[in-house]
Amino acid sequence: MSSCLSGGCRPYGFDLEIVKSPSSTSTITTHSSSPSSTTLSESSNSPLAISTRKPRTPRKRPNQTYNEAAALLSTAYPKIFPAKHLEKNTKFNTKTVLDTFLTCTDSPDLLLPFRVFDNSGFLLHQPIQEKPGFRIEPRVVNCYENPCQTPVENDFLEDFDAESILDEEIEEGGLDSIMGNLSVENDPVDESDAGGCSIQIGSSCYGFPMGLGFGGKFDFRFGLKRGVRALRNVEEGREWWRFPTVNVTDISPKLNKAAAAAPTEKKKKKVEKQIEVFKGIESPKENSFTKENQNSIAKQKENAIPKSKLLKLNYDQVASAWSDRGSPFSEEFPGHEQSGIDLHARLAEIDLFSENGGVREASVLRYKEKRRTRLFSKKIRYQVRKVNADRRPRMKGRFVRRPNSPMSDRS
DNA sequence: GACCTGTGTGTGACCACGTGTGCGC
DNA sequence: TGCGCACACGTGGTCACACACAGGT
Repeated sequence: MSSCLSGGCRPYGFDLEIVKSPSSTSTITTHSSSPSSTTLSESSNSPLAISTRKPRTPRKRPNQTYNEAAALLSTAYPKIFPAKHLEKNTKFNTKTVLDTFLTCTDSPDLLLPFRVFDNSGFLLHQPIQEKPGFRIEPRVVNCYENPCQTPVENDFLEDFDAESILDEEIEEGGLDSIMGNLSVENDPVDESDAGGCSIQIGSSCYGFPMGLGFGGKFDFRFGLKRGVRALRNVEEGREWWRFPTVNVTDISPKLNKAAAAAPTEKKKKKVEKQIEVFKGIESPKENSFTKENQNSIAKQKENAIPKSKLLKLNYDQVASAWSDRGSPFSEEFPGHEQSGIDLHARLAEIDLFSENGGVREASVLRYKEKRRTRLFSKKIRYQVRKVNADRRPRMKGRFVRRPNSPMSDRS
């Protein structure tokens, strides 16, 4: 008998299962690594059953992948990822990795070949080091904290989807097309002050604290280029990274306070519940951001969230500052009261060549529409295979041979 | 605070077989 | 260009396991 029994001569090994007696639950198998108990239940009633089933490969545990990666990293970069962490913490520890990364200031091994600015060291010596437990979490109050963010940008940040962006880039021919016309001239920031981690879109910016955790000495901009396609227009003779940036410390909320206010793990859930309450108050349907609404919302927020738990904000002041910009939480744009306006109709209304960023608005609309309609369900590449799989007989969720299959005669 | 126990959640593995793909002739 | 061959891939439902979390002691 050949070991090549079925399935295109796959390297099957013998898996002898000798069942002593039908009543006995003990099973002698040549593959002790198989933790599955289903082989026992699927065994025939014969006292001596020979299974040609391939032994189960050791299952990867949820953290096993991370552990393997960590082991690989410790091998490749022992200076950066010392093996002691692997020995002590078999479980993947984000904090440990982050700490290790943050404390490795003298290891340029992993730094990207981006331009290094002299004053970009602040990325490393920011309060993060004082508070290693700093966690990157979705921020609810970005709009209020960072006045340079438009509502759309905050929305964009809130659900950053790299895949969609890449799709957009493919479709539109450039990453900048997502956010419209990105003019360099409108934002004359001194390049020497470009302190690194900042993402700038249009006339505003992203204070992206995420970049703060990556060792600091590289310019972290996601390849975005203002007004010019990133990495594509090198032939223009312009150095693509030479676009003005804003020091992240100027545009980010005070990380000291944020880090100090960061909840402990045990209190995380409580804070998340409070955030839910916060979101519930800020319903997306509040398009008319009138002064009355602002005041009531501010009062509700004060009542809903203990002041000691979250950042203290002067909601009245912030709301009044936003009074002429429409609702920062609205999916719609000011002037559109209806929520179900057809995208194309709205796009048609936009003057693409207006000086107020018509292209940008259209791009944002396209992006939001795409984000709204994107599918998180499983993507079927081959429909015919799905049909076949649906037709295929199963036993406890596993495919089994068809009764009339030629292979079934051998067993 | 540490420990234990029960419950809920997320995810990899498993199976057969038709289809896709690459290669040689 | 067409054909045949061998192999890899993808498909869905279920199970088993690790882990997170809550509650009690």
